[in-house]
Amino acid sequence: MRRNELAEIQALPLFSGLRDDSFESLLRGAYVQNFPPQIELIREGDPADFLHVVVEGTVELFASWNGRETTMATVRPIATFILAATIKDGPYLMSARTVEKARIILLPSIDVRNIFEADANFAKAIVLELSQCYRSVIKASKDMKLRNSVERLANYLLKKDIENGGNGQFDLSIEKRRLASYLGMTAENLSRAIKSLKDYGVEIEGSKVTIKSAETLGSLAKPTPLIDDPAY
Amino acid sequence: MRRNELAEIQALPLFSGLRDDSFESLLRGAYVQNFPPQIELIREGDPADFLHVVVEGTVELFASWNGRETTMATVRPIATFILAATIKDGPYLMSARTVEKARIILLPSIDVRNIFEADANFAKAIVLELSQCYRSVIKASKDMKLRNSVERLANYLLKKDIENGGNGQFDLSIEKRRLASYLGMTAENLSRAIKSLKDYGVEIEGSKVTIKSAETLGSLAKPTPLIDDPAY
DNA sequence: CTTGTGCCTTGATATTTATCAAGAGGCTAG
DNA sequence: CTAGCCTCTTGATAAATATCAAGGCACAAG
Repeated sequence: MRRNELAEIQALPLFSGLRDDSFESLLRGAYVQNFPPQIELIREGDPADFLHVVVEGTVELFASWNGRETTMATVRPIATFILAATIKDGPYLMSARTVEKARIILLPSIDVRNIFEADANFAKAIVLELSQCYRSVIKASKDMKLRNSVERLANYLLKKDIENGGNGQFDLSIEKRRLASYLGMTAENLSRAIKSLKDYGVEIEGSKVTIKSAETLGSLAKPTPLIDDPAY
Repeated sequence: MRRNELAEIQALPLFSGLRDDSFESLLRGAYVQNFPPQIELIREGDPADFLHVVVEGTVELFASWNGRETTMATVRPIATFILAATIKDGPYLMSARTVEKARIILLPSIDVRNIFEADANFAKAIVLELSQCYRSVIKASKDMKLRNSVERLANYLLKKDIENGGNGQFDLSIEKRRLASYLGMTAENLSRAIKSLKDYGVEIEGSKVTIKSAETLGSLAKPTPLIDDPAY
């Protein structure tokens, strides 16, 4: 593991409160791996042997049923997945694959659980992390049940715009078919949804997004922190 | 608070590991309230002042946006809601109302957070509870994104059948319009979905459900523990 | 008993979303 | 440079789902 990676991991809220000896013993069993694109890292249903930390590249979490597949989330550095399965010692509920080549740190689940038992600080940090994760999924669920596909896209774009400085210009940084799946629609439907947002001042050329007026788009999107603010 | 209620609460996995002094100080600020049906208990966006414990009756969690509303969950005794907001000291992401008259214990969030800080056992129990909640919502999200409305209904019925002993006979125990909302469809659509399940041996008269052959229904529903097993 | 009231169902129709098929454009290996 | 591959788009059509309107049924209040 590289030194700066070590520092970055330790800086994560999840790990920053750990006792020194806890962090050390967590790292003792850890190892780093580099993966090419399109590699399946974990498969839903498998036992959660490792807590994964993405330190470079992009990982997609997805789920399958009856021949269908849907993107659940995209994980970018520095972030972990999937904590809940590790803690519960349960099977993964989602599969994961690399999108771009990725560098990932693997922390044996058994170590994570042991330190969770032994270090109250870690337990507290996990509580906060899980609360955050839980609330994110609730928000995603509300998004899916309360909005149609154009509204979901509109709110997605507004959120990404804010993430990128809010100047109305940013890069999509995700393939459209993956975005479509994430937003719960087909690629064809996303194409048409994008076209229909032209009336609201949205221009998407390739991966370059331009929002002429966040206010105009907002009149359609009607964003609310109770669905769209990741920090809420 | 009644004595048997006290015992039931203490028996919850969330509270059973607490130190005696922690449990005592948690109860010190607690109070019980009885609510008539159709009372709004909490409103999404409000600060999470209390952790709620349902000891009697039924509570519906729901969310609203832009004049639309959707049922997120139904809470029955003995169970808590909403833990994550309490811990994070964040706003509620869902509203709650009584369906039948309900008896609810209110634990001030500040006390919950204080004890969470002071009692490592409580922190651990919260981690397990939140993991469970998180995974439940992930499963609900997969259900919603991967299945159409008839498939969701079919799997819902199979799950409820198992909950009720798996003999193919049980009571719906939820109004159909509420069930429709929970399953992410309109009441009209649910009516038609029920009719279409007749071909698979499902009879619903009023609230009485009969599944002639779980296997036949399963051939449509294709249940998987990775979506449909609450314990997974 | 009867008269609401609320829930559920049904039919007709509209809207949303998916599917299928084809073609445009860009990227890359050879 | 070019062939092949992949993604994205577009059009046509089908399927799924929602909306609107009306009526039936059960239950509760008077």
